[in-house]
Amino acid sequence: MIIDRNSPVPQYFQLQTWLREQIEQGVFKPEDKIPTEEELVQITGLARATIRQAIGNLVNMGYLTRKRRLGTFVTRRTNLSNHRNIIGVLVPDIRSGYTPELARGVEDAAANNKLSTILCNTDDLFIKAAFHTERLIESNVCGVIFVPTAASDEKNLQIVDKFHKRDIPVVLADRVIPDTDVDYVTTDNFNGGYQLTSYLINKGHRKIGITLSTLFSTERQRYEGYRQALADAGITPESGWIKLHDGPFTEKHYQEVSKTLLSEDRKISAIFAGHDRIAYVIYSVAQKIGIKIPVDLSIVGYDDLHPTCSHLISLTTMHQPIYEMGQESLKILVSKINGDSRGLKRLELKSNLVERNSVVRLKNS
Amino acid sequence: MIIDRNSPVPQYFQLQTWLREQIEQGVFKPEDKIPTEEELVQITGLARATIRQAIGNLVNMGYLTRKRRLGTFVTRRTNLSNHRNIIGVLVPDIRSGYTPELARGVEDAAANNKLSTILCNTDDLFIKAAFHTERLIESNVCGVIFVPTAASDEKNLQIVDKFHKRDIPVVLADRVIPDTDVDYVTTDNFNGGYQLTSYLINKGHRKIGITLSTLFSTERQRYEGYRQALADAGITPESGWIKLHDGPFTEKHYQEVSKTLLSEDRKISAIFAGHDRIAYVIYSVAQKIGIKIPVDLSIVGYDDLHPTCSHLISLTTMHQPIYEMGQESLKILVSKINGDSRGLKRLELKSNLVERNSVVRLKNS
DNA sequence: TAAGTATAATTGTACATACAATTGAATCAG
DNA sequence: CTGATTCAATTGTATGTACAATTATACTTA
Repeated sequence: MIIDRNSPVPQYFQLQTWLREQIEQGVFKPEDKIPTEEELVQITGLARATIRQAIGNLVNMGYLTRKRRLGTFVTRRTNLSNHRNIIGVLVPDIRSGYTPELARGVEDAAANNKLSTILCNTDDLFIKAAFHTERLIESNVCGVIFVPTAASDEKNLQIVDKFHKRDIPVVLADRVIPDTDVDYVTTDNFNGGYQLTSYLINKGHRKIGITLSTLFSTERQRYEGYRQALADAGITPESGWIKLHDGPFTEKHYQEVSKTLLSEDRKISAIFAGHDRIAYVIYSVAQKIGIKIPVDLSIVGYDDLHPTCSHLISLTTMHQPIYEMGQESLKILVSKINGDSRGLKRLELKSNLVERNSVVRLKNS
Repeated sequence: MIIDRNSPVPQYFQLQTWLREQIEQGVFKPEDKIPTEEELVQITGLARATIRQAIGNLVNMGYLTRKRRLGTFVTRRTNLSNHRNIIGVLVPDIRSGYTPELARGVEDAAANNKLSTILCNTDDLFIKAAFHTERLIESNVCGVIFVPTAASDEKNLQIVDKFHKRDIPVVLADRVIPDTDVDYVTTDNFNGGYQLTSYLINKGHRKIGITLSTLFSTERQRYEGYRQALADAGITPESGWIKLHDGPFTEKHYQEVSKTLLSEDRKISAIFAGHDRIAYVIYSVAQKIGIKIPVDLSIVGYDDLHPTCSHLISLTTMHQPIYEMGQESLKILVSKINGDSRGLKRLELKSNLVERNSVVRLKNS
């Protein structure tokens, strides 16, 4: 019997489900005529209105087509092009830093899952992220990968909530929003900062400068790692070594910082740059001033941007698995899109130090 | 009276039309509650089943949302995303060369036109381009910006035709497909090659090497410019100076080329690299061998990739307005989407030589 | 043969009725 | 004040009936 009248599931829905299964299993093939409404009344014992309700839904869903006088037929292609297959990717700026690598990781994994990616640049601004958020929702994306902006955690959470209200899952990439239950994929920035600093200490450096932005969870964690490593080595950092700021990355800012760090009677022998692009600026300023790296000054970066780091300036840096980060973010997103909601999905990938030629060993200082 | 019972148009449809008009004219605003089914029975005199049919259709069409016990409400956005507002962007690899800059130019201009961009990486392979083409068509994009692949013109044209068959306009960016009527935005590569070569000649260089790939229209044109400049200066290039190949860019290949060019008893005093990334490879190989740039060897590139060129290795190169190229491509695409088909739309942007510190003046050789 | 016409099958429209399920809000109990 | 319970409004499900509209097919007529 097709219909169970004692079941709590509506009878029209039982019929609808049964019909859909027949179609999907090929019992009713494309172009086939299904039983007439009157016949289905005979078969199921339901009223014709109920039959019509079931069929009407399937017509709306694209499974069936009604033809007056002729009957109801299985639609040729089960073309449900409204089936959502686009995700949004909100990144700071596709031109800079690790973003291209991240975007490519996401895109490759997305293509494997038959998803397309809409790319949006936030320039680390809340307002742009909010703008793109509206557009992505309008475009009916089925999921979002979001690199939080330079705005407050609260603001970034607003963005996430806008998607969540529409039942659009979100995965954060690289940066996280602390003390919330938003899923993310990031790397072990604290360990990375710790390792890089320890590396410099092992090379005999004790006066180690650092400069980065406090706006981003990643850089803050690297800074924490730096402090811990110094503390564990019994070194108390002087305030002059540390140049934090609460703005986004600009070349101009770090040029100023570099001049200060490199001029102040050169108290420091090494600099930990918050990320590679900062290191580049320091590098170029040092070049202009005539400070030679690594002979006169040691420097380490963070990211390992290709090909500049590896081929041109030979920077010792912390390699982040950015491409993998993109891929893993997407995998988690897909599992959420598919309704797998078993607890939080968070991932912290391992970075590894790449030793090149920007750090010199100091003689026992 | 809302319903005309003598009209041949079904009464549920009259009600449906009336409700839709109220919504579209803002009488019922988003989030508003419309009259309950019972109230509509009173208002219209129709049976509740008929009311439900009208409402049910509007729910299916996205205008209304039913909430049990609460009533029926106007959907937040009357947008069913059938209005196509997504374009596709087919680029070689978002990670490399000028691609990020191009993508950003497209994206910014697209956002201004309320369009979203789906990004696809072809890796310069026809097969990947074809794969993404199918997906973009499925995603119902309303236009495409396409950087032709390393495949033959014929193959690239196949890609374009696939879109054109679906009435999806295409604009080529950077590279062109010669002898066809596909619109494009590119730069004056011939002039650029001519200028760069002339620049080297003016600096006293006569034995000028060149290496690039012949797969791409841009690089071929630069090569033509190079030959013309040499010819105009009365210089006949020797075969040993010229290292063309018909494969895509790989570091490995150009490392080999560099070794050859830099070893062969150093016949040449300057190298014209087909683009900046090639210049980087030559740079790094030269560094390893101990050849100093520009003292021992002059080198020019093409693209002016930021920030490496400008800050780190100080490469004299041809600056291409890549960002603008992205923007202009999109503008043309938009005009085509809007049905403006007044003739061909082609644009050749001007490049300009950026003189830095990778070329030395030779004493009268 | 060609054009018009009747027929019957099937979906389309319309109405009246009844009870179920859900849930915001009011009420009550502790 | 908090938590449980009840109430009532509204949509959801289901049935039975009736007639309309459409149209492939067969039949009729000029």
